[in-house]
Amino acid sequence: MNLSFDVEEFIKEFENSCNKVQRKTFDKNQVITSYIQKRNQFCILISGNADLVRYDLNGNRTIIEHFSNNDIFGEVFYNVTTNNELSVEARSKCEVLIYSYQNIHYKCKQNCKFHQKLTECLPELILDKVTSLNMRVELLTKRSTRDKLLGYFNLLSTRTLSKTFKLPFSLTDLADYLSVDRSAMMRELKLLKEENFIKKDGKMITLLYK
Amino acid sequence: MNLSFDVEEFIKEFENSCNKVQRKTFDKNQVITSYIQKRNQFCILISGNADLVRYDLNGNRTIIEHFSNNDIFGEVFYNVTTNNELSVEARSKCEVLIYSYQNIHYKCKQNCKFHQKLTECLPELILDKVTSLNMRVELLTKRSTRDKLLGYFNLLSTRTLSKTFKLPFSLTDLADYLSVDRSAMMRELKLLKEENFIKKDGKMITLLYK
DNA sequence: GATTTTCTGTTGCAAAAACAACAAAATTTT
DNA sequence: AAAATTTTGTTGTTTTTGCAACAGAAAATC
Repeated sequence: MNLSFDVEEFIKEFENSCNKVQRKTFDKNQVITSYIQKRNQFCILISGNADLVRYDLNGNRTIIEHFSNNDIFGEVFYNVTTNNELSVEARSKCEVLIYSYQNIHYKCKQNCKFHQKLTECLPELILDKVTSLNMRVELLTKRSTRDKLLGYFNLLSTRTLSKTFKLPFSLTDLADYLSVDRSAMMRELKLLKEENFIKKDGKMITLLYK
Repeated sequence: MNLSFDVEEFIKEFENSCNKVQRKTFDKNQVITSYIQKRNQFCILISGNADLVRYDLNGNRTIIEHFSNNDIFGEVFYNVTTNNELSVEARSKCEVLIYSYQNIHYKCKQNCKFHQKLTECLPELILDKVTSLNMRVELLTKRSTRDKLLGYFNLLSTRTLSKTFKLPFSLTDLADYLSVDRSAMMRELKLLKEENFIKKDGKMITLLYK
């Protein structure tokens, strides 16, 4: 995502002057935050990869969203009504900025540039999130596992401007992301290979159609 | 959705002074807009009901989103990459405000209150959209038709603060919204009734558990 | 660099969902 | 108020997906 601000510059700025923001580091597999809809937490992922996951009563894990550089997340985007716990888990070492959403609108004591800039960029950041969620809905509403796979591959192909691209997930995680059973997905992948829709070498996928 | 502005007041205002906004009325079943990612259209539904729908190559119709009063929509929220056409169809008579997203940020000649207020409310409006999209993803990632139905019923129950509520859809549309086959959904509804999870009378549903 | 853990690939079988088709009910149009 | 259209409810059959289980490959940990 091409943000119109330089996060590094921000960090230098706020560490000296801003009292409204926390900067935290998380190790791989640590839980960054759980959504409990009390704190109105709003976060920006500065580096690393993380997933918003849900475990349901049947033991299914679902990757609701996948976050990378400059993605935003937090319970402020959720009306938590479900019984299932939602939590954001670090997939690699992560650096995260954590705010309270309310505080974003109030200037901090020092009226730091960090806050000014953030207020300015916020609509754009949130708009990006809407776009990416719409894409997610588009994908999840596909009726078959095959259509979900091809839809996702198309997305990656469009993003990378190439017929060949690398999956940002393990296949296990991909199944949890597309919300399908892993073995069924593997079967479908095999068929897609056999029918010459795709070529697959590890996590490298090549689209062979159109 | 509880907006912090009064749309009626706005309309009076802008009709006299604002040259950046179009106000249009649509009859039932008319196409309000199609997403073609050229015009950066941004719309607010003032009255009526409308759906964002997709028709895929297999003839399946999917209701991607359902809009009612004060909901926002438009191609600006989409990176249209799919082959499938997306269009917003009026379910009843609709009044719609149509902008170009860029124009929202520039003050119009008269610097009308309308634009001022909109700029002010925009982050809140978009945030609402994120929340509702997250709910949608939550629903669509449920693995079974039963869980989707119960998840959706829970949502409506929470919204109306009541165990009894009216479906805002026909059952045909509900199936398209949950992205499942209608007859399979009907079968599941029947089972839910037989197993005393719900009571159903036309579009009125009552939850019998918890 | 050996060991443990996770991931990939596969399969038979069970369960769920989709497809297809139709009649009855309800709604809309004329 | 009659006719046409859409929606609801139902069911048999086919297809797809999920479940369970396991072996080999790869990756992570010690």
